[in-house]
Amino acid sequence: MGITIQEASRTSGLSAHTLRYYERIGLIHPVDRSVSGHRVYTGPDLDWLVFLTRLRSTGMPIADMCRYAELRRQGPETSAERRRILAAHRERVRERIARLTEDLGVLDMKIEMYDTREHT
Amino acid sequence: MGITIQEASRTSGLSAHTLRYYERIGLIHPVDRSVSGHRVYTGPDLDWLVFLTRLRSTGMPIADMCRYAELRRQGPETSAERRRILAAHRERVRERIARLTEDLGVLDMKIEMYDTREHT
DNA sequence: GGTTGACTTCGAGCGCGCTCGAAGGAGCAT
DNA sequence: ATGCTCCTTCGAGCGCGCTCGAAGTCAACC
Repeated sequence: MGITIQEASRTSGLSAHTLRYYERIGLIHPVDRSVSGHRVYTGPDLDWLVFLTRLRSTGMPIADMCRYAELRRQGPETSAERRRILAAHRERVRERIARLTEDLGVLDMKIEMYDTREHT
Repeated sequence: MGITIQEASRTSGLSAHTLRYYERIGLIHPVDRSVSGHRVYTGPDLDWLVFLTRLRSTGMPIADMCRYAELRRQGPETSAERRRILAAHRERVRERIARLTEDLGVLDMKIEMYDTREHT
């Protein structure tokens, strides 16, 4: 019941070093330990890691993720605040996508110019 | 004919420090100087800066931009290679957008869970 | 002539997010 | 018992992309 840090690393895509780092900075709560002091990751731990990597890959700063993690530990009465954080982040992601899409268009044009030999 | 570094900074959105840094690392060719040794930016310089900021905002590493800049300085015979670089970068931008869009969907779902109080 | 202010070069420093290595402990195989 | 492997903590280091500050030059204005 529960997996080692190496297995958690494989399934989450984060290095063991990074998993310990995340725990150290409070991004994940102190993970259970085996009798020998080794970390034991459970299903909910992995779910949380997956969600964290989503937030990271969408560019949420570690500090914001820590804030969110802390609120989560404080219980259900912080859910409105957590929702607010996610909604604000969602807005930033939307803007990011819009910006990237626009830049992609420019890139397309530039490449087209190379194809028609009109480039500088 | 030509503008100062402060004006170039305003129009490009890059700080004067950053403009000098870009020149230092070869991202922009040595800019013309006035009699007193001050940088004088011209139209083509600004166009190039605008394009560079597009590449940056789409996440191209500085090193790749330097490579592209160097090829550009080498003349028209490098245009095939430059096209290749841009096309490869475009592909990465497309993947980035796809990934962000997917993550956005997950974010939407998560926020919806907060709204229906089914969240954990 | 003196002051102001924008410019110059150069090298050091910073913030972020890891990433790594040293030093040591526990469990298992031979 | 001797390795071997995987884990532990701790603190230092790194790569990227700037960012800043010191010290000096020069032009323009009062």
